Amino acid sequence: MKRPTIKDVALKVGVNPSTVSRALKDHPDISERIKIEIRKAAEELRYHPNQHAANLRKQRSNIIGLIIPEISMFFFPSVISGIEEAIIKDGFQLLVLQSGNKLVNEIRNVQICCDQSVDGILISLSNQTNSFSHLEEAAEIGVPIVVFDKSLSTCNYDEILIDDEKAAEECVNYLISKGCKKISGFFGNSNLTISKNRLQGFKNALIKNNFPVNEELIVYADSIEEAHTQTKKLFNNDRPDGIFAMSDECLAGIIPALNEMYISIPNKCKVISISDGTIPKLLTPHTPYLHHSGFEVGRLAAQKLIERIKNDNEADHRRHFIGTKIVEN
Amino acid sequence: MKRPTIKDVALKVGVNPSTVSRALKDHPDISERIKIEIRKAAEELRYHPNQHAANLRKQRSNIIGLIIPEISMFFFPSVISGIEEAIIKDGFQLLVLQSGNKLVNEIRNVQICCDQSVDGILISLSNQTNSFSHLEEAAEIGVPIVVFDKSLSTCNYDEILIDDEKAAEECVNYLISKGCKKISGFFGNSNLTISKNRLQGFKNALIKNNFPVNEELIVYADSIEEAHTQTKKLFNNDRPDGIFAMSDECLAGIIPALNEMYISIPNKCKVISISDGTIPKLLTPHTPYLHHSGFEVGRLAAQKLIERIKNDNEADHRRHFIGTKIVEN
DNA sequence: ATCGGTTTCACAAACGATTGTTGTTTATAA
DNA sequence: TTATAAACAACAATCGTTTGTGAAACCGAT
Repeated sequence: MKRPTIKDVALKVGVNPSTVSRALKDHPDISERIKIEIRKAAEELRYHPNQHAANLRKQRSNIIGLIIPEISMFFFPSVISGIEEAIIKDGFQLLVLQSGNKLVNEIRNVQICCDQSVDGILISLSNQTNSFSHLEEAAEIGVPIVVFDKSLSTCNYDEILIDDEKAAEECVNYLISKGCKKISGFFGNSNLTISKNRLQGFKNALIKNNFPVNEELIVYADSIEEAHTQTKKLFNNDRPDGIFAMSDECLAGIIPALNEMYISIPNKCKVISISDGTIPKLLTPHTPYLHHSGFEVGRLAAQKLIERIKNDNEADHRRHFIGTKIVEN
Repeated sequence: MKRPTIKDVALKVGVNPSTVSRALKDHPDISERIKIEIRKAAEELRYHPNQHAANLRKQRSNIIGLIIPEISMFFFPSVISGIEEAIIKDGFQLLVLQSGNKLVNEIRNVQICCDQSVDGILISLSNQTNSFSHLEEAAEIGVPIVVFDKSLSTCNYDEILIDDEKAAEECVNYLISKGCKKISGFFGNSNLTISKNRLQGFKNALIKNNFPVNEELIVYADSIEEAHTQTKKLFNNDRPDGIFAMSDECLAGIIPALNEMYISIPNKCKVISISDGTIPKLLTPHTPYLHHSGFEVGRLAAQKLIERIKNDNEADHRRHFIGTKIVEN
């Protein structure tokens, strides 16, 4: 019933617990004969080291804290897959903490990470976050931090991002190249740099192409529902012939709304989004997208974090951009 | 730089560590005067108890292990949200472990749960799993286990499920009531009880309504892509006028395939699925579904698990069914 | 036989918290 | 004034590992 400890193994073999510990780690100090005996005994007793004891002693946990707004269906599931891929071979586990886009929860989650002595933190910021002060505490005690996807311009840690400005610009250029004359842009929460940068890119493209920047055509939508209603509202007043959606959430609101209004895509209105491709392929009709792989973001972020963990958090903080490209369906 | 320990706090106030420990837990043995002093010192030093030490001493971790096939976009994200909702108030954390539908990984994950001394395990089985032997080991050392959604008939632990057979039957009855004469069914991996039971319900409905059970119309599809190609293949031979999709994965393959073949939904072919509603609302056109809330499953599973944790894993194992109902869009 | 040098293992001190027990002070009643 | 209880806090053991240190035992070489 009770779980066997290292002492049980030691007792069974008739050696000291320290010998068991070393034997199971294949330490050269222990003779092969004893090692075999110990391994056999451990096997028989089904002994597995108590991680808490080991962690306490070793002052590390092999756990990485992941703090994200929420595991909705968009983007983050694939990010998590990417992270898992990267950490599995180094034996790290993932503690998933959702902030629900609330700063208080994010703060609490950082605290939880500290309490659990995580070896590193991967974080994508909430809508409400506008400083990194709550991460300072973790940083002070030497916990490596990597910020991905949703960050702030004041970020002082490693970042894994796409070049949001350029990405948005490319999308708009695509629409223009397809003959769009009146282009609308849908953006997420205006608080995040991700939105700001994509908006900037959106405007840049318009300006560079001598298009007017019409504020009426710039829409903020934080959820599918909002994107849906905003689309309908938009088409009551203006009638854009091109829409740039900065996220899957936006797209998932826009496309059904257009369908419901019988606005033919792409004949009457062309749509392009930044996405990893799953949602565009689900929606009808399929629309082109600037491919942004959540998996890759997760993998890279975790990789950077592990580098830091292994190198005692040394090296300068850097901003890493991952590649993107437009995919026509 | 280094994290403060309980000793640092004790030293600062000039008391014994044990007094600090009790004071911070509001133990009645400690005078209010000292408590205030200690709380202030703890605050100033930004002291937070080391969880590993506490866990080691208390022989529990406040961590719940969640083992699932994979955090794809379907179903599990909302399950996780439900779990979080249920566990947050009791201060549990969630260790998310994906099996990737591989039994070996599932076994490894159970092992990880044991190593981490999780207080309980929530598990949804992989495609390959056909016994509970790997959970025995965890069960033996007293770890409460709750199985949800994907289980086996031989399950000996608490289960949170919907009445799959009845649910499928209801769906088919719905199609029949709408005038369908030739009904096809799409199912996931045939290994899982969830598929078997839903298939059984599917057949039951046909038989009870004096419809022939045509094996040609029974399709197994484990992914969106497979559902997609199978749909096209199906319509090359037979032309069902009704489709029952047992999952979002199936549905997400079926609807686009029908659209691509210009088979009008619901005029030429009616479709119904078992779903939590997100995907049906995303797809065009919207199709009715038997509502099966992932959130509710997660919440209930976690709730049952916590009950067990608190009651030392006593009480008999039970199978819990959660309610469903058909939603027309 | 004695002496360095290996092997090979035991011993014991951590890691940081929790908690049963003990001891001291203070207050209250006899 | 003394006995007795209550309040308070210190002491010390403990959780299960890991790891630095030291000590047998054994080797071959002198």
